[in-house]
Amino acid sequence: MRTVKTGGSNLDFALLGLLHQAARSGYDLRKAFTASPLAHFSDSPGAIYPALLRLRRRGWIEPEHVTPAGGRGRQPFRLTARGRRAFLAWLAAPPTRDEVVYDVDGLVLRFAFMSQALPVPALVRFQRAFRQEVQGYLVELDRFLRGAGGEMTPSGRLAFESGIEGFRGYVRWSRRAERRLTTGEGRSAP
Amino acid sequence: MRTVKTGGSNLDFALLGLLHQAARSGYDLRKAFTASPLAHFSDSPGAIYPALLRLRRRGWIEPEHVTPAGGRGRQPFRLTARGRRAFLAWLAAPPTRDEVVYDVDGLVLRFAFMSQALPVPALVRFQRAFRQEVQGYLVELDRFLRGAGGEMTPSGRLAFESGIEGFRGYVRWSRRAERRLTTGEGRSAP
DNA sequence: TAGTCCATGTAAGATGTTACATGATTCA
DNA sequence: TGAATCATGTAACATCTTACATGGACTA
Repeated sequence: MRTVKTGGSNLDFALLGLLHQAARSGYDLRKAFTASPLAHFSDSPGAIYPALLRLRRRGWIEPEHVTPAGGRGRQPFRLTARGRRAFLAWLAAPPTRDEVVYDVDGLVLRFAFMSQALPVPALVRFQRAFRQEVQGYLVELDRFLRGAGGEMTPSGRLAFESGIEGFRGYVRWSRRAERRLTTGEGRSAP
Repeated sequence: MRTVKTGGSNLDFALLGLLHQAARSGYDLRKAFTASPLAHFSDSPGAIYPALLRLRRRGWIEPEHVTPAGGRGRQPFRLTARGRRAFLAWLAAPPTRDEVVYDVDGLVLRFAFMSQALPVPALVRFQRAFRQEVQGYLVELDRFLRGAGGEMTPSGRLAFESGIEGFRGYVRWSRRAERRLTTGEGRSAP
């Protein structure tokens, strides 16, 4: 797993992001994951409960109520002050080239949670920096294609082009996102 | 890691794919990875050498020459007959919904290696099945958007749209791929 | 009270990351 | 011969997967 060192996996921050909205139990979180594209970042109990344990040990989340003695029932968690800080620090981190190359999904996840905690200008800044990095990487990819493109098999070349197209798509998306953020604000897709 | 049970990780098959072209040493493989988008599937010695060991233990690859006694030098590997069979089985596996959802990159990797081992009609079949699954998943995603789209924050919605756009991009790519495979055959991008 | 679902967890295994170790080769 | 770099690996650690375990609550 390409963990772009932020002090936690994408799953960790996805959980943090949901808990930032409202206190929830592990079961609730799991359901929220399963029923949404967040499932992409894992939705098995064997991943979520250990992740919650990690977050507790780090002091980023805590049980909402005093633990009911030898209780085994539903146990909602909420962010601690430190957890909130960690979440905000993650949100505010500028996108890097490494993240673009190895973990775009993580970047999109980050952006997904921004509206709940950061003002619009911060989101716009994110999109501009993101686009910058993606475009820089596209230059690399184009250079590679000009260099080694001749030796590729037909399907190899097509696969490579799929990657390029994907990143071009991110550039278009980013432009559209910035436009929507700065104008209509909450408008839906064209 | 979402390993869509095929009996090996994407890294394993990426290595197998390169060795299918020609015998190479771990060092060569690593260089090939580092210098290409295959790096996406990892390029650290700590991943590649253990992976080669696994492939050896499975009887999928073997040293090209008799091991030079207590040798520590360059050691090229080549596919065994079983390794070739495993590689072909992987290549020929039809794309599943699960792979589309959790491991598109693996599917593109698979397609990338197809030209070296399968005839064009097989590639066309792959693209059709792939498109079918992607379109099916797009229906799910659209349904989700209509259902939960109202409660999303602006950036949450944008992030979700990014996912949808990505898959639409795969559909377009797949159409173009099929066209190029069935007509011009080796033509470059428009 | 028996069965079913809710809810939390654990155990074993696979794979990847970072960082370091080590032996051979080459070249100044 | 000393330094760089080639080439292979290992150790410690983190995270995820699958599969199973467990206990409480609700309902027939």
